[in-house]
Amino acid sequence: MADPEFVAPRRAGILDVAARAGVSRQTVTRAMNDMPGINAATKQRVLEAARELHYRPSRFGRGLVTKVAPTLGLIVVDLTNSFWAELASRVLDAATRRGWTVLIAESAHGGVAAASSLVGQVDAVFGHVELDDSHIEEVFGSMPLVLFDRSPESQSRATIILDFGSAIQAAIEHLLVRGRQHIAMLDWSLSSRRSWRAEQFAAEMTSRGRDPRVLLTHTDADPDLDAARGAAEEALHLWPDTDAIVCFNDVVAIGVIKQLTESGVDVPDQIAVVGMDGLALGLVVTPELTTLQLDFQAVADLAVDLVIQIAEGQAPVRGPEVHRSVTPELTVRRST
Amino acid sequence: MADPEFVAPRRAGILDVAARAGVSRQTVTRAMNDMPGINAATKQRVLEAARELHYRPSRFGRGLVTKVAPTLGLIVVDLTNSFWAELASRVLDAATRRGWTVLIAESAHGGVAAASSLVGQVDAVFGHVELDDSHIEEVFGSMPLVLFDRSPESQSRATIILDFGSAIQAAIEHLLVRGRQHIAMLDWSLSSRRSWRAEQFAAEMTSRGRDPRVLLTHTDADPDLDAARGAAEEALHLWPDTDAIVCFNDVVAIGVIKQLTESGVDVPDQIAVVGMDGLALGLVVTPELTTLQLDFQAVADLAVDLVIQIAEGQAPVRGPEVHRSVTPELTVRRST
DNA sequence: TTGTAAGCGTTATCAC
DNA sequence: GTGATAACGCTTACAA
Repeated sequence: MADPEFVAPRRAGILDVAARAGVSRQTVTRAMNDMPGINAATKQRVLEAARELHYRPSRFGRGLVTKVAPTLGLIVVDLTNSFWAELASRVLDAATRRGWTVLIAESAHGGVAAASSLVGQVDAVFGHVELDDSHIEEVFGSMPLVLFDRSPESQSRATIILDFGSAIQAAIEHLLVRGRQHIAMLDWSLSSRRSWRAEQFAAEMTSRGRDPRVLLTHTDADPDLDAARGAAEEALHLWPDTDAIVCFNDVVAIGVIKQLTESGVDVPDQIAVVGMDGLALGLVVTPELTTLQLDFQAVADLAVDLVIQIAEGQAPVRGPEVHRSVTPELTVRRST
Repeated sequence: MADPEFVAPRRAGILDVAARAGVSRQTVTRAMNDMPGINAATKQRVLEAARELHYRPSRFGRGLVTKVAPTLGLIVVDLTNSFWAELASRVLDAATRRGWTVLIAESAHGGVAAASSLVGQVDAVFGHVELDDSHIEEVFGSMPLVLFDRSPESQSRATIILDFGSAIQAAIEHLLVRGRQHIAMLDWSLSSRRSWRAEQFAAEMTSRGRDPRVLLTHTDADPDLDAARGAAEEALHLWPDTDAIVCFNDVVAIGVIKQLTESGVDVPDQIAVVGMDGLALGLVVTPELTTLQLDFQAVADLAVDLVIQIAEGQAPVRGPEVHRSVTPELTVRRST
């Protein structure tokens, strides 16, 4: 048990290196940081001692005394989903340009634990948080926080709002003008409630005196291709005269196009398909996807600016001043 | 100039809060961290003082005295590219499961600067580094580092090698068996040299006594759909009798399929198409893509395990012991 | 060229 | 319930 080989597994510190090299710790610093004013031979000796001891400077000790880039925590659901990947890419870019670094957590894998592990590692947080307001306060406390795409009801904390309302109106108008008679929406939700997007769709349809057909699929994960194909089948069974389908997002839309095409239904001749989000994915499929294009760059810039302002105390943590709205626009391509 | 309002913009520290609340700094700690043994009224007073001063504990000071999760730096080229997004997702997952957090940098946006900014913020690095060996030493110094997908020549630092050799052989075999006569490869490279993948293709074709047709496109960014379409056109112009195309990766393959389909060439009847990497994207297109499937999960697990071992001094920083090879496998779908 | 001293902001220990 | 003191590991003065 008292094996002399098993001494303190504590990581070597600057003092250990100094002792081993027979110099002061200041000399070690000079050697490690390529600073001037050190004898080449001494430097070599120190570097060797450091290597032998597996010494690496502690980033905390160092961060305490030098100015280092602040860190933004970004919470996405799943990088495998193009939506989150595109958002993350833009946020990374926006943050980097402002001299911030980015720590990413995926809630799909880590869940709430992933989100809370960010706290204490970062200086501010932006992203998608599934918790309700009281839990948010509990987890994030005084952490500067900007929420992404929360329903406009909970407007306490700073939020980036995706306002699809006008784009949805434009899409419906576009479909009706081109003679589509029976428009259905394939909705998706992690809760059992309709999404905000579907609410907007239904409201607009109703206000035009049309039947607001909404098929809600409720799963515990983001929609994938196969699930979307099933939903498409179900919708056509429910409403066989459907000649246009508006989808919760682009991934669903692509699944729908695939299902229809393979069933021998022509898109767009027999059924038009509209997606939402404007992922690059929409250009991959045939026919290319008509979609409600979200400006990811704008979202990222807005969010990063906002969260930095809050972190620097130049903007309040909550209140209407810290709510930003982004408005997607209808982009017409071949699927309608 | 001497505006009295512009006092030290220095962030408030725990001592400032303590002074303002009229308590010791230890009491502030107790209040901030929800620790027991503090009067409820005192706690409120402290919390209020903290809020007024915009006080937030320094993560460095805290990291110095508490055990916090170590951080892995991940360098990807571009999260907008599904390849890197899928890899990042797996690495995030693998690292999180091992109690590490992940800091991501995109070299497409930040360049080398992005990579070097990681140093000093993290405890180890994994990812794609474009630099040559000597520059790597310069930038990363003693940082534990695992490189991703470097050509097997530079085997100094720890590396995850993607060995497409056998899968490429299998793909060629598969195409020939099905009667394809003239197989061409669309290669891609950021340097002016053929990729390692193309080398393998050419070698295998030559060893079978076939003409090794390789069209190299050289750009300064990852291939995108449009560029791939152009390359496809060029290849058919060069070798009109081509009846099978092997692509540098799935993105190129998808661009090729799109180009062929819109030109009225049937895939796979007239021309078969094979991709590499095995992205989820391959299931989106019609026909679904035959590809050389890389196991991203395995790559991530291998890489994270390896880099952690190195960081903990249980594996050497360089040498053949720290080279891991991953072998993709041919997945046949409808495009061949 | 090298060493000494001070301080960065926090939490843990132990006394009150 | 509260406060003093001692670390934590490092860098930046400044002195030798």
